Amino acid sequence: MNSTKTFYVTTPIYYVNGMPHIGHAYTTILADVLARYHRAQGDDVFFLTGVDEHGQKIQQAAEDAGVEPQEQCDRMALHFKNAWEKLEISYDFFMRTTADFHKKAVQDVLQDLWDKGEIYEHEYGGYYCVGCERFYTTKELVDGKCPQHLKKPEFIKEKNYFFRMSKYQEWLVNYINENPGFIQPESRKNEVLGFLNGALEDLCISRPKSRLSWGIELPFDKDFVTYVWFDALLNYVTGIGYKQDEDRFDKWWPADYHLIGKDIVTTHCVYWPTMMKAAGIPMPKTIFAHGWWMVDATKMSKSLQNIVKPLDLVDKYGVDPVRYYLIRDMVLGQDANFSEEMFIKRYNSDLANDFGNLASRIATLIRKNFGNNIPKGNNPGLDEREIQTNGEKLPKEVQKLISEMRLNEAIETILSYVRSINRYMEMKAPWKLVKTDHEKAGLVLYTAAQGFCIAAKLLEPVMPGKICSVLSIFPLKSENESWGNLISGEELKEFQILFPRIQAAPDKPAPEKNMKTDEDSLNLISIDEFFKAKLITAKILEAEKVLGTSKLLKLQIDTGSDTRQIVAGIAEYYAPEQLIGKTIVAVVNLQPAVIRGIESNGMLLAAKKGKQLQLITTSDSIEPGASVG
RNA sequence: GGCGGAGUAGCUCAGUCGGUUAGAGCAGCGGAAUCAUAAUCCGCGUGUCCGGGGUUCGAAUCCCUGCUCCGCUACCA
Repeated sequence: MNSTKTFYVTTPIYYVNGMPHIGHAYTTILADVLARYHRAQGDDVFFLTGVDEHGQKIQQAAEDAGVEPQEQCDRMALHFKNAWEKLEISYDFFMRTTADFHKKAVQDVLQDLWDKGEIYEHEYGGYYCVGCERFYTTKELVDGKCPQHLKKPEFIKEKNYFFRMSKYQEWLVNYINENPGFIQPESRKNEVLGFLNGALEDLCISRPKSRLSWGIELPFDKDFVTYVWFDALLNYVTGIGYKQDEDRFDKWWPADYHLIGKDIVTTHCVYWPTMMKAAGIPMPKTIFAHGWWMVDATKMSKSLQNIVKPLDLVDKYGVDPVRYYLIRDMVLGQDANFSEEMFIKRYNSDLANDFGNLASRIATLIRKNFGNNIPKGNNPGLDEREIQTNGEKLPKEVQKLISEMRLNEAIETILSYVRSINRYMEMKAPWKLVKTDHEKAGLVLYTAAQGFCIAAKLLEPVMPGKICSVLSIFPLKSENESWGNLISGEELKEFQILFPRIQAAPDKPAPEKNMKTDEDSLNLISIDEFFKAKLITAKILEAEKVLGTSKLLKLQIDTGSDTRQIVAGIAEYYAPEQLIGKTIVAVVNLQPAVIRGIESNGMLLAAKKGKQLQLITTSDSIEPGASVG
């Protein structure tokens, strides 16, 4: 309420030569979570994201699609906007580098730099590969040929414009050293300093139109367009009014966070700061590079498209749990592993069991015993006070962790409070207490409900949709997370299960684990039941070991009607090469399973006793796809 | 090759300006309870803190060295 702070956060603007993927989504969700936290704290927030639309690849993509570049960009921009809508991204402005105001502002900056002598013209000769559409240094050439196309590049002379980046090298090194928080995490800072150990060269910031026309024209030479990075980086300032509305710009700048992926550290930590320095723009507070989501460490063969795509989980399980998982399971700065299995574990234990179920039990108890009216919270005892005190401390703790970019720990802290409420419930057992001391039971439920609301409120930036809907059933005085804002005597609206447990775990390998359970029970089955399993002969086409496992082989089998992949735990008994060509018996209508990140669509049959295992094969040759039974 | 980061319980990670029996969550095992989404709660960890040296009264934490993984960078002149 008092002095409103401003908070300006950016994502990179994404290059529109491809569809939105997990990398784009993650950075954007991260920015969104930060933006929402700061809004909830009462800060004045500006959240900028968008797309980068100029350059060679865009022009090429448009040509391939047979449309004008602008149309190609319009289409792609829409894909990104739609994706962000689906992911509940609350950006304040969606930047497009083809917007007139941006082009004009970029030209203004270029003109200034030109006038100040920060940009100069230079003609040089170089080896240019038409296939790659780029110059190579002599060192890069292999036998005088382009390493990509193995063709001899042409030596051409070309004029271009260069930004005097090199003259800021020393300044930049000092700046980075004097401002330890400027580049985070520290490992990236060191990386940049390492890069700056070598001589920094001037940056070519133009492209002749004869080669590339899709870009922002240089104001001082209409035969050239601006190099796409130079154009793109400036979005961080043009998007908030630079060279258009200085008041607006001054309000937001310098940015609190430029969030980036670790792949674009150099552009953001070298090009961009020197550009700003030359243009007289103050430095942003922090450039933060996060790691990557590794999807299935064991890379699958490209022919198969059965990889679980992270964004597919949104369709399957909803946005909020996916946002929760992404924020909870990545330690910022490090890489993280993505798998549906880990997602489901996280979802079930945190969201369904701890958080959702707590709401459910509170709601049911209030409904059954208090006619759906929030009971009174009078005369709190020691235990109640403890829940209250911890609940009152929680927002500060969370805020601190977030300011340190330890979002995973912030979430864990909130969840640990939720667990403490579950413990409190267990200790007080209001379902029993209600029979002997109705008022005390009411106090317990009030305390639990109020604590729950505080925790929920703090999770809202991560799961805006779900939290909004669960909080809306509680009668609350205010939007903040203060103790006592839950109103006694008012109605608790109808509760609906928030996060239904996900039952089917994607990977249920455990083929041998069942051995100790009652396998010898004499259950007889009907012949119909037997034929539920569709058994056929199949031919093994390919076999390879699953890396990092001792027992697993990945097989491609011909079932007569299709070629499919199965994972079999037989590596200790068969080498991959001795399997190829064998005709085996397989169950082909099993539910698919993901085992060690690899999808398995079926199961082969083998006989096993003790340490022996033999595949079930056919004695004579028979076509793949023959029925077995 | 150089620089940097990482290597802690089955899994994901805390902890490290040296100091009590090294922690959390998840998974697993045993039990209690039954308001709740077969959810919850309680109890259970003989971990070579990557290996080897060293400094120290004392090291996961500092130094040296080796190994593995990752990143950046440079490349067999």
